[in-house]
Amino acid sequence: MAGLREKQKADREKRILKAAVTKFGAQGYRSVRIEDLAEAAEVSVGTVYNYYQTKGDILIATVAMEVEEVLASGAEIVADPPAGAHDALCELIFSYYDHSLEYLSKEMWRTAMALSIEAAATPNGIRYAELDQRLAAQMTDMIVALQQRGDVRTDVDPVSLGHVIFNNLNQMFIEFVKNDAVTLSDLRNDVARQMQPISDLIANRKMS
Amino acid sequence: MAGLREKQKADREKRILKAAVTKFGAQGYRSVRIEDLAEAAEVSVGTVYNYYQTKGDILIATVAMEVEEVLASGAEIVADPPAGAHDALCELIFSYYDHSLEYLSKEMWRTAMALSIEAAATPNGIRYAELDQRLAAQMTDMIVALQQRGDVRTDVDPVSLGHVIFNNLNQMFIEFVKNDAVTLSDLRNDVARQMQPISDLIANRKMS
DNA sequence: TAAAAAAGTTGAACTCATTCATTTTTACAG
DNA sequence: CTGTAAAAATGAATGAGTTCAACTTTTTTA
Repeated sequence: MAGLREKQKADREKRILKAAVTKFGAQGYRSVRIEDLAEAAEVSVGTVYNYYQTKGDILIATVAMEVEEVLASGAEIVADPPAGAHDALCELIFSYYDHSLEYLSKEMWRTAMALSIEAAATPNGIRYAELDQRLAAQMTDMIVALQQRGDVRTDVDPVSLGHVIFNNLNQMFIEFVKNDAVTLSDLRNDVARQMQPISDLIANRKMS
Repeated sequence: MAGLREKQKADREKRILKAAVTKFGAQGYRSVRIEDLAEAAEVSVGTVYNYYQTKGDILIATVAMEVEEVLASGAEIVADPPAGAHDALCELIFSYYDHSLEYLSKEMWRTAMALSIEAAATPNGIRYAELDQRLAAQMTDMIVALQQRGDVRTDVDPVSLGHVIFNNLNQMFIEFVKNDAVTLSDLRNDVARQMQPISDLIANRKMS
């Protein structure tokens, strides 16, 4: 199984990805040249392209790691959400937002999102889309959980609503990364305000 | 006012834009080189850059023309919407979608959207964002119109709701252009289904 | 263990978007 | 009409991502 060749391959790929995380974080995505990554990873330019199809590919790989973490932390919130539809939904949304800048700068997010649209049919574009699907599914899970607990009316379709809410939070996140002046706090406030009417509409009335 | 120089400038810009619409539509955005546009417009490469800052700039200019048309046709629908919240909202959304591929291919939309995220701070990124803002405002206008007519409950904030609905239709449009296999008809069906819970929640109850 | 095959690495060459010093064209003053 | 300043056009040069034919290393075969 693990012959010398396999070991070297795994090692080289790891070195390239590590170099990418380090250099992208330090200098920004655009100003890092493939040659720089190759040098830091002690391989040639051609070898970088042997492991990743494009420069964007390398970025998507780092984004995917981040989103996996976000999904894991979101699952914990779905398992035991705060009381009330609005607070529960916002808690989940905010957990996404708060994690978002841990490893990735806004510039990196912008590039990754642009790639996910422009190169949607490539392996990495597909990978990115799958991550989005899983985030939307997690929002649906949250709504189902709230319905079961009696916080949300049972006559709304959780799948449609989950997608609508995810699409909204995603679009709001795009606006956030598009503008360097907007803070995480601004984003939280905007989304909380925007979610209010939805929350009110889907909340179970306390009493007649 | 209209000296020779002004006339020539306007003429050259028009020629470049016309070459872009033609060539981008025929060959796709990526495979058209600036040199091709320059040749078709009978100017030099440097002159193209004298009129547009980047290749993406040229694309955004064509997108802006399209969106202006979409806004105009949307305004007619807001002025006299079909009966019922769901039908009225869907009619407006569908008018956007139906116009979308008139001048622009999916590939061109993908590139334009990617640019609007990646180069959000550039003049064209800002221009694109403004167009989005106007579309969202039009959705808010529609909700206000429906409230005034009694089709929609008056206790929901039309601005927040308008943005949520716009964000959703925009994200659904992104998914549409990302995948060449999805048809306009698929998109309409998906969005109609997705809007149903929202429509139900905001509709004025006919009677107690 | 030695030769042949397979897999992987390499970096110079290629393509394009973009820039900028030079040249050309237009406007305007005398 | 002529000279000069301003504006614009030009296209060769630059730089970065990407490709690919030749070269090495590893594995397999006998």
